[in-house]
Amino acid sequence: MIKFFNTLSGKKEIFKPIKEGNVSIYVCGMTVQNRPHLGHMRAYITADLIRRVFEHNGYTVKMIQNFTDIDDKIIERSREFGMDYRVFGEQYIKEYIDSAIKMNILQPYYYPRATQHINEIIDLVEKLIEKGYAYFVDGDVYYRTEMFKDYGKLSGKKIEDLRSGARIKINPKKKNPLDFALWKGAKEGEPYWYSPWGKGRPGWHIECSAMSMKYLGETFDIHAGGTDLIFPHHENEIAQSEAATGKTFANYWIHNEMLRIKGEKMSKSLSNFLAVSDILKEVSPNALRLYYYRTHFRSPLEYDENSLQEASNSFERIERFISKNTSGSGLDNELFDGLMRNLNDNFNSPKTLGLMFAAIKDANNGIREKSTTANTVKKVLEIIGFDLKEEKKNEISDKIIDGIVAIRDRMRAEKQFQYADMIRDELNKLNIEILDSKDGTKWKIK
RNA sequence: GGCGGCAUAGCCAAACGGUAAGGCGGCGGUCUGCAAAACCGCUAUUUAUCGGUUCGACUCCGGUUGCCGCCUCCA
Repeated sequence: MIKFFNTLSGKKEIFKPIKEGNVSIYVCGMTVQNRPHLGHMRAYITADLIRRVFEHNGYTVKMIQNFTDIDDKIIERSREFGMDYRVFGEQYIKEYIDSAIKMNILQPYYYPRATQHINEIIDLVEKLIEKGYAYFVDGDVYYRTEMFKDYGKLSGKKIEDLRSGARIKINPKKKNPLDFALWKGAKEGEPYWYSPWGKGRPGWHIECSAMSMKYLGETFDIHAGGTDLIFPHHENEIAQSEAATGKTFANYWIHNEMLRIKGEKMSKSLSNFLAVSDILKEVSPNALRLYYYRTHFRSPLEYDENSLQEASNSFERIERFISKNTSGSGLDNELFDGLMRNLNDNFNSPKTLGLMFAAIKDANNGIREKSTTANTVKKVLEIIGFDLKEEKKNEISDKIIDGIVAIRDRMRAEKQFQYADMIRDELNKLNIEILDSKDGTKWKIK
């Protein structure tokens, strides 16, 4: 049984799939107008965790994650760089996928792109016009928000409240300031596609409706993304999709909270972001994943420089415990079930990690059996996306180092500490760390 | 101005009606030729604040203060 918080109801609910044993998930992907940053990665790690928990529970997961590769800002920024908007967006798509693979994120069933679904988008807009939910004005097509009686059901907003909000800019083409563009006529020099309304491009929101329904059906199980998308993006997706089909769009909505930096949301527009691919040069993918998992996805996560290092230290502790104690294949089933139960309950990764560390301490104290604990911890970590494969070793250089270490041990035995320490220092310069202990000397690459 | 969320030790962070997990850091210790690493122990009489409900509240209700998100492109 999996339960989690559904934004639509505002409550934790027990998940019931549309089709037994299957779950369809649409993850709102990036608008590729800038580099993928730590905030984006939080959303996709959250989605990856959710997907992995479902898979572990025996579900067949069909996950779709889009790239929105056409919008006003992409056009604007690609011009600034003097690049074709396609080439411009492509670099960020590549950067995202590279980082996702490094992060051991399971790849979605498909990564659809807005520009490859223009026909589906046009069909959807036409359907909305036919039904009277959309109107054409001077090259643009707008959605008539007041016609959709459930408008605001996801975000908890009321049309009257929104209207009084001082921040809505007046666009004279709109019949109501809350109406939003489904299709935008192209201005001189902008990219365009032919449509019944002339040359233009899709508005923001419509691409997600078109792509999710194409691959997952008119009603699907879960729609995920960041809280910043709840309004207007997801609200508008619901309005468009449900107006067009007369059916519920997504049964469950999962939103991750924002990553903050210095008390503000990390975002492209505030240009206070740290690119994921840069961070991955500093810390390992496992450490970064642990960093995210330490905080529940529904809580804001405040970034500071120390916290990544903390996560890294913390992960090393687990790693050491595992590499020292894993043996055989026996599991501690009670521990395993306890850890997984917390993941099935709103994907509570911090609680799971806490229990894991407590178990490690118990094992070190002899209260709990070491090898089954280590095997269990390792198994759970792998289920939730950590990559614990042994590093490939270079046999010859390993043997050389082993030989040098053996010579040093001999010198220590003969109390020639001066030379033994010299060897330790020299190896240290090569980033090889000597670990003396009762059970003999070990070494590792720092 | 409207809507929503959050406030737990030096820092990060669980628990959400049954008497405060865990991590990082710090301090003390075991081990060691020394050091490092590792491991162990200690580190919140108390959950922003005031009041209420209850046998019992970090957990529920109301007020106050502070912070954040959305209402404009955003994961």
